[in-house]
Amino acid sequence: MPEKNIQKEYFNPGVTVDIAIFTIEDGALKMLVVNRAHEPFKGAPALPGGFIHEGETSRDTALRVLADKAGVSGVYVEQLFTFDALDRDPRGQIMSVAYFALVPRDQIHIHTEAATENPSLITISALPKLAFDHQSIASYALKRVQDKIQYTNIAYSLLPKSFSLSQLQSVYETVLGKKLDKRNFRKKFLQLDLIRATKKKSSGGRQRPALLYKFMKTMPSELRRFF
Amino acid sequence: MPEKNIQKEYFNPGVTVDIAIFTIEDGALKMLVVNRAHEPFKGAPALPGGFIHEGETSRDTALRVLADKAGVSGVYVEQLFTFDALDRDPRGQIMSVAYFALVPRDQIHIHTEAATENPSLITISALPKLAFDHQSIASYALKRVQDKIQYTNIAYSLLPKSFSLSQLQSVYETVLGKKLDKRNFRKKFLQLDLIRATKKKSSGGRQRPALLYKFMKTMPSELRRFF
DNA sequence: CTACTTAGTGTTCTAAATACACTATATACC
DNA sequence: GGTATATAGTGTATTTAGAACACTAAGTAG
Repeated sequence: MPEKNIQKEYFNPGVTVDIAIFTIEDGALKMLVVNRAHEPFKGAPALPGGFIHEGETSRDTALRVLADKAGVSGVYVEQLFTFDALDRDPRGQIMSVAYFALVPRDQIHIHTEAATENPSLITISALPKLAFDHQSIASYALKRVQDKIQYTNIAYSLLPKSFSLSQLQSVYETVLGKKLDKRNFRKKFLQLDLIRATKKKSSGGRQRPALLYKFMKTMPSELRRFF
Repeated sequence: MPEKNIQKEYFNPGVTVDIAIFTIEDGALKMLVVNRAHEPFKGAPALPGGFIHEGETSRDTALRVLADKAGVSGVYVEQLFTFDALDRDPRGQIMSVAYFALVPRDQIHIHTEAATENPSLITISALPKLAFDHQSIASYALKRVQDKIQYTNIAYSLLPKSFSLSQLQSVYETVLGKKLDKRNFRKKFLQLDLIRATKKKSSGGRQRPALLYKFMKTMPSELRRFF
């Protein structure tokens, strides 16, 4: 049994990280997709990703990709699953530690240095076929987000610091892909004791201003299932 | 960008698989623990595991370890999480794709070839400190099992093909670590339409025989939360 | 035939989920 | 200034699910 340089004495698969970056824009749930600049699948749409570097955890890699491709940091990032079917990458045995991220639309800034890959936001329901097994990663990620928004407070990561109850409900409706009853939503959410009313009201609209609320904790916390 | 032999052109971390193997024995939830035959952590208790081989998925590795160390196949196995803290292995940057398995006690056969590692079943509540970050893996696995038994049918994987409702309830109580009400348990479980009564009754005890039931599906299936 | 052990069975109460429609308050426009 | 319009905000009744709770039934052992 080896003590050092384990990677020279054993077979080591390649390890990449791919990340499904979700945001909400124009009332639709969207995912950030890039066009591959190189073979394999050159030109095809794919999830942003990259190889793990020495001295980097997979989460570090995910954060690096998030900064490079979406120009964003400090957002919600969670490990999803490790995909390692033997035929998933034509270059050989390369596994992908998949992550997903939730980002408010106004925090996404597509840098010029990423321009060759032309990152763009695509509505979930209009996703094209993606390179590798990224199709599976994307649907697994969607399912995870839909599950977790129902028993955690992660909705905070798709909203500005203060928001109206209507905005909050809209996040749920967009992620879950279904309409919810306004009165029941408010009743249920308020009794969870997750958000607190501020003293401000929305302004600028041409309708009645809404009371603004804030999440008390903007860290992930688990609850009983609530939707 | 490379086309072939990606693992020679990039840094690749080492990749191992570790597996938390659960079973129920004497009314207690137990986990299979080995004593490490080699450095690092020689002699220390650890989860069974091993490096991924060429041409093997992480699941293949998990199944191989399960066969080698527990002498078992065809049981419930699920990927848990990928642990890759940079300091988790003193040999260098080596990640672990963690799995867990659920096995009926009578299917576990500790082979002589595994004898040097002296595999043994340890009650969850009496687990010693484990090598590497296996402590974290073990508690994460326990939490996952406790969660999933509440909204899936995985209990089938800890029971013989036919079983009494009392045995079934005992599995839930053992995994969750708490007593459940007999009448409420039966009412709730039967209306889930997951199990069907057979025409047989238990025998051999010195008490009233129990009707035996079978799971209709012995494949994982997800349900609404039910406990 | 009696003691013992586990199997099996219903009802009541409480809490949560669902269905459902109108009034309030701002801006925009005439 | 008054009216149209758009979104905010609010309560009750019904249904469904969860929780609490105690006795009778059917075997074996002695």
